Amino acid sequence: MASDVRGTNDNGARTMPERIRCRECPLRDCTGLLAPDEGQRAWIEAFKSGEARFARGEQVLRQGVRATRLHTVLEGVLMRYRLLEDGRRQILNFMFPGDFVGLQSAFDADLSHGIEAMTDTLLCVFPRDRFFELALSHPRLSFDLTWLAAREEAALEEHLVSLGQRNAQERLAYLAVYLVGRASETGVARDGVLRLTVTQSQIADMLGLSLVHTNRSLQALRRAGLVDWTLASIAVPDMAAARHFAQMDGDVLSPRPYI
Amino acid sequence: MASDVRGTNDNGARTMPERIRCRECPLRDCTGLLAPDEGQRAWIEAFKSGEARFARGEQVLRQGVRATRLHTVLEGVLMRYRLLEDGRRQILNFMFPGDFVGLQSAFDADLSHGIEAMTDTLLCVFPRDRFFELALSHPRLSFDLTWLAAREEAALEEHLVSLGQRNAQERLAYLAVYLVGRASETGVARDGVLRLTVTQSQIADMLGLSLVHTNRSLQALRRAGLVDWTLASIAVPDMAAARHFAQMDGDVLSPRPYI
DNA sequence: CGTCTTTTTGAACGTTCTCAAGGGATGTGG
DNA sequence: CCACATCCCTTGAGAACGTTCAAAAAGACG
Repeated sequence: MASDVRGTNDNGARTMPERIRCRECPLRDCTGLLAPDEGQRAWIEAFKSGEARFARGEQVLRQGVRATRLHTVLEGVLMRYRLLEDGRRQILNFMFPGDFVGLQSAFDADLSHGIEAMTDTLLCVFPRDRFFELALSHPRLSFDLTWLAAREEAALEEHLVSLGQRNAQERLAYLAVYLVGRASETGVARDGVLRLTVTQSQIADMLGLSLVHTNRSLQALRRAGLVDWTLASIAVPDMAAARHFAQMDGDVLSPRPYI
Repeated sequence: MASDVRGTNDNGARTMPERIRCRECPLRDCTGLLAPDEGQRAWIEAFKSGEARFARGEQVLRQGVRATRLHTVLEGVLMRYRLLEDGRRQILNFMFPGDFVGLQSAFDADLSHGIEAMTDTLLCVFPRDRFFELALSHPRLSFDLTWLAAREEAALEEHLVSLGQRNAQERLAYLAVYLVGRASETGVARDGVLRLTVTQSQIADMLGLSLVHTNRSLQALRRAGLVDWTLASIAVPDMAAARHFAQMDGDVLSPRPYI
């Protein structure tokens, strides 16, 4: 069931020998994304240092180390998480194609969170030490980065509302709607169905619930016909109903720029 | 007790007739902040449209409306919150001097959150419609804005960890440490004591707890000697102990730029 | 086919919530 | 100056939601 997204690669990050030209970027004609113009593209291409592939389950960046690379997601889905000393894990957010990974690592000494690939993933790689240069020489790209940061902020706020104010079932419905919505922007999901392998343990760690309670609440949502979430896919048959159940207000999405 | 921070102003936002020159900005020699250089200051001064004062409890920006102004906090403390349709409220974060308020409103159609003054407050006002111009013509300022956005993101992530993984007492200890820490950066707090009026109801709405449980947990922390939080002040006698209790890892603060 | 991962179920326990009521401080108007 | 209103904190008690421990069933993978 889950094998469709599970990779067969051996371990470790690999910078690919070949190099995708930005004009052939897989993101270029994604409806939810706003492609850079000709001139920007040239500069991005110069900034880019290559690509990297990761298999499902691999660590892209490890919490606590200093990152030397920044990334844009070209294909696949990743998650950012934070570990506490006693082993508790909080999943902070999920990253989809077009997302810029590592804005914080561009500034911070070392990473306060780790990043793990949830599917086989293709990333565009930029050298961290040229980020400053990019931002200062290309105001428009810097502006877009700020835009993306503001969006990420908005998403985190929404998660915060979930954990603070919503009960288990509402949180699950919220997360399902969020994930299917984000995936739809980039064509990864269709008709309210997202084929993505997420374990209930991961869901629990995102929503601050125990595994057992996550399981029971998921069953309740399934019986209610609101969300059908299995290991390999997330289905939200009636988006409006699910949104209403989770008390989600209008959250209209505008096309995201990317770098 | 609480009167020291309660304002006597009449209601509503007021753009002041007088205008603080940026070289006399109250933020300019704040140790936790990184003042802009000469050239930047001139541009910021041109960008600035005036100041505004708000009294404790006043709404600076209302959720759901389109904002026309951006702000930098010059004096005082504010909070950002999000209301659900059924009246539940989630406080998202607190803003201290130097913070840029309204990055999201620079992009979004209308505000997904409201902003309320927690003390009498002095804000620097910028016109929203010139933000684009600022960002594009001054890469360095735009870069600083991105930096601030990354920091805000990091703070929200930490809050998320709290709500997801920490129990009531840990959350309270975390929040106390966070607030005292943030206030110390800008000289608002000293010796682990912050004079700031926060009701237990506000604490509850920030931490996703009921008012009653917040009260009881606060008493437990007081008895344990970890945090002494009253209506008018927050005291953390032993920062290291409180941080350890709340499972907070090293979170070194670097000076923040501001605009 | 055997092993590993993930989901499912049962049952007891605990944290946190809700409802309800009382108490203290502060402010206002008669 | 007192009566009253308001706001915030405090306390009690029962109920609900969610957790933990334990074990078994189901599914995925080689």
